[in-house]
Amino acid sequence: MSKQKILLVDDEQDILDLIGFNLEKEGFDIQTASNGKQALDIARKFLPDLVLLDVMMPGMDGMETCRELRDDAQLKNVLIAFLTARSEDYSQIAGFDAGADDYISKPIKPRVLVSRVKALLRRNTGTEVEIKEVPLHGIVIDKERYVVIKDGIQLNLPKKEFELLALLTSAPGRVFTRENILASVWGNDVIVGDRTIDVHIRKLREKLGDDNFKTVKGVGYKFEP
Amino acid sequence: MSKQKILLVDDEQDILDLIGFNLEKEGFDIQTASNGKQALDIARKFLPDLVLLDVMMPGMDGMETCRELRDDAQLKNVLIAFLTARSEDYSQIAGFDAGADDYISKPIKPRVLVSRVKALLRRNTGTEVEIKEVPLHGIVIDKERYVVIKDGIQLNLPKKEFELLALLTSAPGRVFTRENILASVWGNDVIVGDRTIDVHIRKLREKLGDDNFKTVKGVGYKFEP
DNA sequence: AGCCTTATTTAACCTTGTCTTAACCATGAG
DNA sequence: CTCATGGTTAAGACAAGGTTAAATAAGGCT
Repeated sequence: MSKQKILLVDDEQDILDLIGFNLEKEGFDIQTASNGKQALDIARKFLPDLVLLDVMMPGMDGMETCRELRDDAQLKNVLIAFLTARSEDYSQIAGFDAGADDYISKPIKPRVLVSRVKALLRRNTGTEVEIKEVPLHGIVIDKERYVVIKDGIQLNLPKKEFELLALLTSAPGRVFTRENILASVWGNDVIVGDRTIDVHIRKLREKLGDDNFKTVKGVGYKFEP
Repeated sequence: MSKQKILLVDDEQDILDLIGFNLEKEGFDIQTASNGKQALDIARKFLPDLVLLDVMMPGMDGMETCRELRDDAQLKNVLIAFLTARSEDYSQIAGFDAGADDYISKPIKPRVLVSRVKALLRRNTGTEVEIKEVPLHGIVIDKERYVVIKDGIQLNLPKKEFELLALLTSAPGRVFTRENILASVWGNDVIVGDRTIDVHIRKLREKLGDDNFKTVKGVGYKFEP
């Protein structure tokens, strides 16, 4: 992975230097801006992974800047963390929904900041691990959320259907025997009737398209786009 | 806050006993594992705040275990400290970045260990998001004040409700199993009846809006704006 | 201690969606 | 044609949660 990019926005040069120095030392790619306007300009070119944004700034303040960032299609999903002075009363922030991902309070302790930043970035890149996309088929299986997305539409499948689907798609094209399926979805010591699997397959066909599930007579089923 | 959870991993029972005893005395919630495999299993349920990991173990060694822990979405941000024999040559560890947060060398002196552990956890919880805004939802969770702000209105939730909420919102969208929830909010060795979690969920729904808490039958619950 | 309040858990019962079954139909290989 | 293998459907059983209210625990206060 190339270096992760962080945009630092604060009106005080000292803070920019301090934080910038510490984050650069940790191997991040840093750009700085000293006001909201400039931040937007730079962000649009730099496309940072994370924006650290001072709440209190002359001119366009942090919250306004945040809102504008969120309005930019390219920057919609950027991580944003606010820097807040502890003394600031946060009732205004509380009522305000700008979609910040974290708050870090001043005075800033470099070590703390660095670990918060790392945690944020780690959390973000890590999410994708559990999401499984079936090649070429607009079907996304997200085990973490227990949700299936087909052509952009979110489906909530019941547990058995979800697990059956997850199994079949885990190796598209490969045939799973009834035995395989029972052992894996139902568990080895559960006894169910002959037609149970068929019925579940039917539900999946109904919800995700007939053609994706092929029967191999006498053997089992496979998922095949 | 409920007791902080530490998972202790070492193949020598003596060490587990010694360290376990000392940390328990200090009020931590301890679980132990004697190999890497077992450590992963327990960690996934227990969701510890800190893992103390022996580097040298038969089978899966500490570094491998660490890497696997970091690969688990739920455990990405767990603190990990290695226990190393002084005599062990560090070069392999040094060159290897498995994302450990600290190294503690054997022979272990209980007093030293305890203070290192406390320092680590302090850094992290001090570090931990004190104010957390749930993206797009006007819900602010302030762990420091133990207060939740919804649409600018301050709510005082009782402890269990607060912690349950904090857990669910810590990863919006993610499904937490009942097991996860029990381990994390109640602690691993507390036994409560089947309906306890439901009742707490109900309270949260009552106070924060039905729609934010989704049930995934047979699996668990998730917070989803 | 005794009394009050608030949290938390339990228990009993209700509701709902999920899962399984059973009976019957369709198809294709031999 | 006939048997074997699946497909289809709807009904009912069942499991998982939801909902209450009441029991118990945990504190605060006098």
